[in-house]
Amino acid sequence: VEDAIEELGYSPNAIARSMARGRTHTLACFSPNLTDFTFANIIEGAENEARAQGYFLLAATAPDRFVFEELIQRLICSRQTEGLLVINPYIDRRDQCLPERFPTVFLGARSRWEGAGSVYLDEVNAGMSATYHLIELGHRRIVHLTGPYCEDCAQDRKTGYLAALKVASIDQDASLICEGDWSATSGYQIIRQLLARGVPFTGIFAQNDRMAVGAIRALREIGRSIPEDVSVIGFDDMPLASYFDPPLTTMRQDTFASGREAAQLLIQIIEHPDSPRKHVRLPAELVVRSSTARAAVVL
Amino acid sequence: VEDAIEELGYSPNAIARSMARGRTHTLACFSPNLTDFTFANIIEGAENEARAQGYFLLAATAPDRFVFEELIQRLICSRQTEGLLVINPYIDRRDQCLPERFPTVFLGARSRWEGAGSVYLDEVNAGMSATYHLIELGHRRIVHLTGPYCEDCAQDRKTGYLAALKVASIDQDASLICEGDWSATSGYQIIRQLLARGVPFTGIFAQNDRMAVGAIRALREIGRSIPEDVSVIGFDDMPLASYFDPPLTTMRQDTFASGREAAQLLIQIIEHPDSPRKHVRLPAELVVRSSTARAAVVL
DNA sequence: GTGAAAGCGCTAACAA
DNA sequence: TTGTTAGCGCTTTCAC
Repeated sequence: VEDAIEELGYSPNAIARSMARGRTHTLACFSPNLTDFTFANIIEGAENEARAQGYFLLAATAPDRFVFEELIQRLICSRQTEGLLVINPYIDRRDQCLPERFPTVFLGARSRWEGAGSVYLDEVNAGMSATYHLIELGHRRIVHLTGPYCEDCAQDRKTGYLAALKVASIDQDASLICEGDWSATSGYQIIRQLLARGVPFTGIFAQNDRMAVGAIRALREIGRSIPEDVSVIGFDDMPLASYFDPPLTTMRQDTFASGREAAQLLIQIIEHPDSPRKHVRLPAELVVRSSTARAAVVL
Repeated sequence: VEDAIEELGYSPNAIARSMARGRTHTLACFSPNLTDFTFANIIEGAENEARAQGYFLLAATAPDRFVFEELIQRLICSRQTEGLLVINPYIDRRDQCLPERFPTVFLGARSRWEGAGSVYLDEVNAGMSATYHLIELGHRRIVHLTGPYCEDCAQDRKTGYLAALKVASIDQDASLICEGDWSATSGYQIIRQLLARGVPFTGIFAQNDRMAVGAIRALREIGRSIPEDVSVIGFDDMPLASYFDPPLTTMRQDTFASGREAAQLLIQIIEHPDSPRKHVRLPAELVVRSSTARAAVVL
């Protein structure tokens, strides 16, 4: 018999097996896109963990709620997939399309719903650490470049920023807090406007590295030196963050690890549906490079 | 009846349907990793096209041939998947693990096998264009930083580099051709060594942007200016290439489009098994920014 | 046209 | 232990 298997190159049909057992061993991950390093790294981490445990990962881009809903319909309701990983579940209120009682884990935001587990960064503390780093260097007028307010992490990092100011008894100034869209261009344009309006500042805390890089360009264009005139701290520690000029000080987050963690949690929920939905909070780490330095003047 | 469907929230079971019809409408994509922008963008393009045509895309990382083979076994031989996209099929001879007569499309290299279609960049011409750009600016001693020789594109770009030199009647110098591993670090170290050994050159053509960025760092460290002392051209036009200092001159490739194209081809093969295996060659485009300039001296 | 039945390739529960 | 069979939820064919 064994011989015949070899001879004929027989391999069991996975679909028939899935049908008979009612298990597909397939996970899905819905992400706003697959190219942002943060997302790609989460997905890679999740895929590695999934495969190590005998599952496959189906990655799909859900740029908006409409696509998200269609994906749910085609993948989840048709029972093609046993569990779902959702990156950034609260943008465009896509979480409301989720079916009840389906194994789900959120990434990038703490789940507000008891049915889903979640893996997320300790955003508030990260925001505080970044801001505090600047404060300790003597900066008091610190621009805060945020992501879109519809994203939880943007709100939370801002909360951390405000908390750090408060601890240091620095009055917050609404004109220093600006909403970007994560792109380098948005960082560039916002800082250009601030400069044009003559708003004084010596530090910038950008909620991601791309906006930080854009900010640096705007500063350079009018002859400001980094970090001599203005200190800039980013967020993520994206690849090549250390190869920009100057090398970027930033808050590092281990997105690969969060992907693994999330997949592990999801599989746990699938295999033991009654197990509690865990909420894993991961720390960010300050990486000091050369884009931040002691303030030359105190504004 | 329709009402009942609504009432009970019925949705047909995709697995049972797959079983009955013998079609899973699922494609797989095996990539060395999911985080390199080039790969991620291909996958995103493929996923978009696939979904537009009613298929799903299962992305998996195959860092080595062993994992690749396991993936084939679990995904292809078990008929869970109807078609396969392979990024960089010729590294570690993984192409030899491929089953015969299974719908397959290669990405990143022209297929040498009649059974598979392929979508690839016109590497030789791209290599020529990059080199020629430097030659036109008056450079004659041009360092060539290649990717690992086991990858087709590294070989082909080098062929283009040599061809351009030949056209310009510049003797090739083996000491100027160095094999890197795509990382910024490798670019940095190679240029550092060249500089330490006193090898003269005024131009660098790096086969990707990351190595170009590493090279620039090494040059800067010993006080060389870019592009005044040395011109550097990269490859890929990765995100933020224009935000490095100086903004990178590079060869742009549209990897998203190649992903779409490949998925389209693959679906064509699945739905019409007798259709010819096409081989689509895409052009690269020179993007001139500020890391290249006219040579000050001719060596 | 509409409705019943066979079968997709396995697994699991049963009987021998 | 080993061999047989019912059944997973659809699609398709065939008879009505």
